[in-house]
Amino acid sequence: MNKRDELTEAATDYALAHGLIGLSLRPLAAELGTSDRMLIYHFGSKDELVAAVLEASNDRSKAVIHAMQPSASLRAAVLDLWATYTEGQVQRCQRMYVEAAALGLFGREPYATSIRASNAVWMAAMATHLERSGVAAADAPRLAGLIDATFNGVLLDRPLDDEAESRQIVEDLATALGRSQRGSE
Amino acid sequence: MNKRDELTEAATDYALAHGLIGLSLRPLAAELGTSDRMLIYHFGSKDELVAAVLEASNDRSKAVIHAMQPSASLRAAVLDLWATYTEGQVQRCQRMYVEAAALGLFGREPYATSIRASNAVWMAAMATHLERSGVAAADAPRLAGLIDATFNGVLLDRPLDDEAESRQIVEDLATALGRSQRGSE
DNA sequence: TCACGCATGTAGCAAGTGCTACAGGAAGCC
DNA sequence: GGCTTCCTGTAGCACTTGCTACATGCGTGA
Repeated sequence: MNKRDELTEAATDYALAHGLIGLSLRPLAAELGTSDRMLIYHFGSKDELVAAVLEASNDRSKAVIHAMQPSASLRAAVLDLWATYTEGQVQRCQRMYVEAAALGLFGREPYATSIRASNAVWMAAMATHLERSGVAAADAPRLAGLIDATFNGVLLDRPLDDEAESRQIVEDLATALGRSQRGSE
Repeated sequence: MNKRDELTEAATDYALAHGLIGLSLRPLAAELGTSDRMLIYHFGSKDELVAAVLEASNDRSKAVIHAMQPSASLRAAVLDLWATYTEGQVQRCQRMYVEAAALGLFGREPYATSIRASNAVWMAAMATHLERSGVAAADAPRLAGLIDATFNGVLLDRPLDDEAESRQIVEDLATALGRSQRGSE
């Protein structure tokens, strides 16, 4: 494995654990057993390192969602997606996505560009799962957008609470979408 | 008006325009016609300044939502709330809320505490509007939670796009909730 | 008049930031 | 052996960060 790829994976672990917003090269390098000097050497700049980390994180969560079994209904799909979303590894990735999105709110690079790419990939993965669970292909992307937005919003609003309140919101969404789908058939 | 309050309002304007994440005292002070020295003097620390700014921003958006007229239905309420949410002044406040929430994701103070307070106030204001629009008092808080989460998620995922896609998601939510409500009566 | 407290300017500190200059070790090729 | 190329350690630069020490003007009350 390429040295740069090794560093990317290790740096991704570190960023997932410590957050993206205050990320700085020296503590990161120390934990990786190297120096800021080498990180710059291998990545060219901090921005490129961050972009690589975001891509790696996105790959990880995408792999998990692709491994899901189809769900029995739209309602079940929302709940299953939420279960996946809140599973430890994926949730850490999503938390980092939220940080990157916040950093990109004012268009700052490389965050704005990275989150665009991440979002497209992630939403496509969600849409695929919805289709495999019986949702019409025409509706899947729009529904994926709604579901993803709600999930991220829940993660944002309730960072440290226990899951009960979050779960309630997701169930309300699942119920509303389930009813709405049957009502429109 | 108290000097500290004056500074708080001006600092809030600055933070709304430039973002909260990279906020630093010297550029802020320069724009305010004072010095970092004086900001620390009046607020005690940067953290207290940030807390004051977040509270001021929250007060502003709360005032706007309280001034809304009741909506004709749940569906209309969602769309009206979205219209308010995306109105320039309020959207800037929400964008800052999202930044604060991201900063608080790992429990960092003063952000974690501030966003808890902001969120409680904002959700109560949304719930009140839903009630005034005919939603049962028992359902209003839960619905407010769902709607708020979705709005924030949309803001996060689509920071720089034109509004079409965002609008689509919100309409899907409004439709689903409207149908769901009628279906459950 | 004098003293006191509030407000403010100047200068600076210690720490941390991304990044670079320079030198050298190690490995492979001629 | 010499030469090049990849990698890495040491040291440092220029800059920014939140915050502080110190002195000074100001108005007010005794």
